[in-house]
Amino acid sequence: MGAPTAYEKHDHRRCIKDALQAARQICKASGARLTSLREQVLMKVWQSHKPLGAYAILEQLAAEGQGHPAPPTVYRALDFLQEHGLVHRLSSLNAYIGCDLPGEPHDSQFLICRHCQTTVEMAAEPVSQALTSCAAARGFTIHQSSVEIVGSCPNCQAAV
Amino acid sequence: MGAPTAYEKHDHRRCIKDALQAARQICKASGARLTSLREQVLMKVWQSHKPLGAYAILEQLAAEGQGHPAPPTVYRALDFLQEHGLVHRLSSLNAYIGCDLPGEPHDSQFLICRHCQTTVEMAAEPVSQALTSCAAARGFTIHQSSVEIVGSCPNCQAAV
DNA sequence: GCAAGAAATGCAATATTATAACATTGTAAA
DNA sequence: TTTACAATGTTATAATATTGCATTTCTTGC
Repeated sequence: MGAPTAYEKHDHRRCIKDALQAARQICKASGARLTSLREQVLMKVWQSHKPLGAYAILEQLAAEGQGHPAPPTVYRALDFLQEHGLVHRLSSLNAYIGCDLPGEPHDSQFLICRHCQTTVEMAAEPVSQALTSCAAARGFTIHQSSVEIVGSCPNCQAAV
Repeated sequence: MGAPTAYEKHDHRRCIKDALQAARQICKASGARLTSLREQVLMKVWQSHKPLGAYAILEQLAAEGQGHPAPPTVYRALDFLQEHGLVHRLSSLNAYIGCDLPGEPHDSQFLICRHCQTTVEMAAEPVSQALTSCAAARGFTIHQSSVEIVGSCPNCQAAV
C-alpha cells in the first residue's frame, strides 16, 4: 500500500503535506535553507499533478499579494528546488513538476497525458536498464536522462 | 556494413548527400514541396552531427547573403522538415538535428555528448518496449516519446 | 548582543526562443 | 491566363530565461 497514484481519487492535501515535510527534512539534513519563498514555490508546483510553468507560478504569487516578484525570483527558487531534487523540469513543456521520490537517487520517466496534462513520474528499472545497455552498446555512458512521454492516461482513455 | 556512425571518422559530405537524396525522394513520394529554402535549412541542420538552434541557422543564412530571413522563415522550414520526418527537435536543447531514419516510422532516443555535443539517434527496440510495457502497467498508452540522454560519447571518454 | 561575511532576494534590463497576423510572391492546374 | 493555393516576406510581439547589481536577511564568530 504505497501512496495513491495521481490517477486515483485521493486527498491531494496529503500529497502537498507529504511533499513539504519531505522537503523540510531533506533541506535540514543537507543544511540547505528552505526559505518561505522556496516553500511557496514548492507548494505551487505541488498544487496539482500537472506541470506548471515559471510564469504561471509568478502570476499566482503576484495574485496572492506576495509582492510582485520578478522572473529571477521564481527561477532561482526553482533552481534551488531542482538542485535539491524536489522538483523536476520537463523540457518538452517548459514546466515544472514536484518530484515523487525526493531524497532517493533515481532517474525518472514522465508520463504526460495529452488530454488532462496529469503527469506521473516513473522510475522504471527496465527502462533505465534498457537505456544504459543500449547506450553502452554504442560506447556511450549516461550522465543524465530526460524521458518525457506523451499519451493517454487511464482516466482519459476510459472517458472516451 | 551500415553507414558509419557519427562517432567514427567518415566522409561527412556523404551524410549530407544521403540526407538530401532521401529528403527529395520522400517529398516527391508524398507530393510535398522541398523548396530551395527548405533544402538549405536541411543542409544547415546536417552540417554536423551536433544539434543546431533555429537562430544559428538564421545567422548562417544571413551570413551567406541569402537575404535576411526573419525567424518565421526558419521556423516554418523546420516545421515542414519535422512534419516530413526529416529532422527532429531536441527540446532539452531547443535545437534540431537531422533524422537518421527518414521515411521509416520509428521512435528514437538521442545520445547527446556533453563534451562535444555530438548526438546520435538510436531506435532501440528494448527501450521502446520497456517504455511501452512500463507505461501500460500504469494504464498509460504512449502517443509519442521524447528521450534525450546526456553523457559521454566514446571519443570523449577515450580522450581523458 | 554585535559586527562581518555570506546567502537570499529585489529589481531593471535584456537575452533567447518562438509565434501571430497580414502582405506579397510564386506555382500549378483548370 | 486566370484562379486558387502554397510558400515566403515582413513586422510586431509573445513566452521563456538570464545577467548584473543593489539591498536585505541570515548566520556565524567574536
